[in-house]
Amino acid sequence: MPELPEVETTRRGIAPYLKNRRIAAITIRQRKLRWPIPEGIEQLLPGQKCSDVGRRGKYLLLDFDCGTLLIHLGMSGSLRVLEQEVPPGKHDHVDILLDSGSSLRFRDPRRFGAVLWHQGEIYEHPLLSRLGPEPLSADFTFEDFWQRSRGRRKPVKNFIMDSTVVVGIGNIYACEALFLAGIHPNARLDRLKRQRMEALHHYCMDVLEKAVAAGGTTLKDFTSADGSPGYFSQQLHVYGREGQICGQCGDEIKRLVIQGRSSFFCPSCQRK
DNA sequence: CCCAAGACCTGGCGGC
DNA sequence: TGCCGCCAGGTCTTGG
Repeated sequence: MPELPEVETTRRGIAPYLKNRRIAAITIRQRKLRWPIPEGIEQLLPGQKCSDVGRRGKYLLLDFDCGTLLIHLGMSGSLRVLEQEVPPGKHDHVDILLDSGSSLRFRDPRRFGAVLWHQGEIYEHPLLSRLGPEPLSADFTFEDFWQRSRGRRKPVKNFIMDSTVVVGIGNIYACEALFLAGIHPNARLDRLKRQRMEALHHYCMDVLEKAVAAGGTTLKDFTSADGSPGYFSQQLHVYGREGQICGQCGDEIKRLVIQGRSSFFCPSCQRK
């Protein structure tokens, strides 16, 4: 489900309910996620106050004085704030009850997500320490983006989805950024000239900014923390549109599998 | 170092 | 209805 805009939408949705609230209780119904939920957090966390809700790439970071709760939504995860009791469904693996009476519910049918606990400097966590720059920050410079692309032969699409290059871009926004930049997803990285890479760098930021502003993309089941959908799906040019007509040129949108992932593109607007 | 493939899971859909 | 294969928003791990 979630790429950076969906995770950021979730962060903004849950933060007001969590910030400066203490945890009253934690219920864990299924520990087996991408990695097991650490033993003991249901004893450790109650009584602790959440000082902030941050994000690094697609990871949500719930700050406490004694450590950080790190949450990844994987492919199918979501977080909802419940202001009254709602019976848990089959895939509602964790509930975090707050002293306000609201609770935060983690649902994840495919269980590729993660809920982890880290004490100490969170950015030293092995999952975060090697991440590339945040695309919507000044750290995401073209020079760095360009330098890192040199000497690599893989398809350009893999490069922008590589979290050591830039964080937060998944399959949807990779397809969209490439469309906007006029670059074929299978173009070899080392054959792209500087000017075209500049366009790509620009549209990576542009598409994510606009998607965050729209509250993310709802395809099947993504909803914000209050249950409302994201509206960016209305602005998708190619993702999920195989066989439809390109709004820019009238040609037919195609699908191609690159590294096991569906890649949607317009063969006329996007060149190698 | 780079890269491709495999791994982890469940559910929905179309076809027969 | 049932079964089968394919598809899905991620990314770590392994092996060449």
